[in-house]
Amino acid sequence: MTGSCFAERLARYVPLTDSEKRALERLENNPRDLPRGATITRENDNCDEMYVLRHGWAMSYLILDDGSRQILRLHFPGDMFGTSSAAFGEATESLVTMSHATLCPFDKQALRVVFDEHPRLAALFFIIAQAERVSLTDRLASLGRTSAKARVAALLTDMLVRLRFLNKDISDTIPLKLTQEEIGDATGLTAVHVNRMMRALAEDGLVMRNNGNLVIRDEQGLARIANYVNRYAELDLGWLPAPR
Amino acid sequence: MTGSCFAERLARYVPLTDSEKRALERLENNPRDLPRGATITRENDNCDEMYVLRHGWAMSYLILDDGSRQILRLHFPGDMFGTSSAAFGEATESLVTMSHATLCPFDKQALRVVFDEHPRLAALFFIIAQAERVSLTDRLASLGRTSAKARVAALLTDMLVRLRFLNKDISDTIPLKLTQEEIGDATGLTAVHVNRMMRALAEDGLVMRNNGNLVIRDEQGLARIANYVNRYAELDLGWLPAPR
DNA sequence: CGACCGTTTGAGTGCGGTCAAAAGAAGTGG
DNA sequence: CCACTTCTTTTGACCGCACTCAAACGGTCG
Repeated sequence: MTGSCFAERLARYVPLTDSEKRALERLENNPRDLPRGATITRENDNCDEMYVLRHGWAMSYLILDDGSRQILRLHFPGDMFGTSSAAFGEATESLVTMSHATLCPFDKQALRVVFDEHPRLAALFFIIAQAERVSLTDRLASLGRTSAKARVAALLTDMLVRLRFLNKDISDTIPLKLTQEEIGDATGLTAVHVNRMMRALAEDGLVMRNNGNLVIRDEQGLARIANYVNRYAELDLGWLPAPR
Repeated sequence: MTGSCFAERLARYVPLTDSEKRALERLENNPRDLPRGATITRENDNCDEMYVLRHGWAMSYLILDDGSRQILRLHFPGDMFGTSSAAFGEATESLVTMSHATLCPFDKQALRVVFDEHPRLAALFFIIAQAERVSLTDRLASLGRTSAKARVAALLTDMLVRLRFLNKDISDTIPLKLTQEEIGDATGLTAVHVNRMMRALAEDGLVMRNNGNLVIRDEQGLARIANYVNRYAELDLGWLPAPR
């Protein structure tokens, strides 16, 4: 037990040294409990913090001038988020919990220590940033070039793949904590149309609803119509610096 | 003269030490000249390289199963691109030149040296990655939640802002090296509809075509209808480690 | 029990796509 | 330099996917 959710995540890629573990634990020595729907940061607020999510779900989003919302990413346990604070003094996105959640804020000074003293962790942070960038480019293609049905399918597939990565016990059933309105805001659709697409996916035998849970009945099929590429499979860590 | 296009870019944020300059120059000691339209990398090809663009324009894109294309980002001189190689062994996107171009490939081993010996540069790389991530989230909101006209306006505004950042002489006129088909592939529209939107923007007095160049006649107005947020203005570098 | 929120369904509309054709621009080779 | 091909832009007519508006239904919480 490392006591650090984030260290556990990273340890799945490379065995960490004690010194590295201690450095990561320092990012999580200030956990905070929040109820569902709590605002963590609002866009444009001054913000020097980033977060590691220990329990629960969160999401980041943008509100446009006309009041519409674009959900940027869902955050699950072990995720580091709010990382744009590393580059900007003001939050570039709003962060909110989607369930009761425990999160660990840490400030940029803590990040400085990691970069200064732990080059291998720094490289891992960079790798994670690149993986998230790729995830965003995949979603860009999804919104820009695929149908409503495909976009919903892509969101659901991505949730399944990511949640299963965190919990190997998950096979085909995931909690669907999102309202259809939120699915719409993530996929660039209206809630009404999301409802129709969910029904269509169910009629195609791809998914099934089961009191609050979503059952993916045909993962291959869902991934296929979603144009989904599973990139979580493996990262290339061959170039990492020696640990300290 | 540092001899490194990328070092010049970074030096605009922080004065670099000689040692840092030398490390960056090593990333560019293998320049390659390519004609317009040359493929640099194809999606799914094995790839251990990243690139610094010294002259010319390039772009990255994805091709979907149905053959449609999503352009992910335009790359201008001084940009580092193809960075997803840092995380993956296979290219996650295709890269192609949009003009005669000089680019400098470097491999992951070179990146390892930077992370190992130059924590401040590593932190800068991380900051740049975050800034690009934010740029992608802005585009996600653009594709997901704004009209065709707004998307085209956002692309044009972003090009103006980025090109002016590279060349202070640019005020309102930029070369438009993109075909309308390419603008469509970047914004998730068809070439035909891009044509209509360009005409609409011209009729609104926002832009003007001038033998291959685009004149932005009302930058404020264009940015407003685009829902454009200029985030290039300033990065927060307060937390950077000490240089080496 | 009512108030509220989310889901579901229907009817009608419109934005952006599709198809088609012509005109213009830019290479390419003789 | 011209003839030819190919690419790009432009315009028109029509279509359909996803949006809008509206109403009913169901679950949940005070």
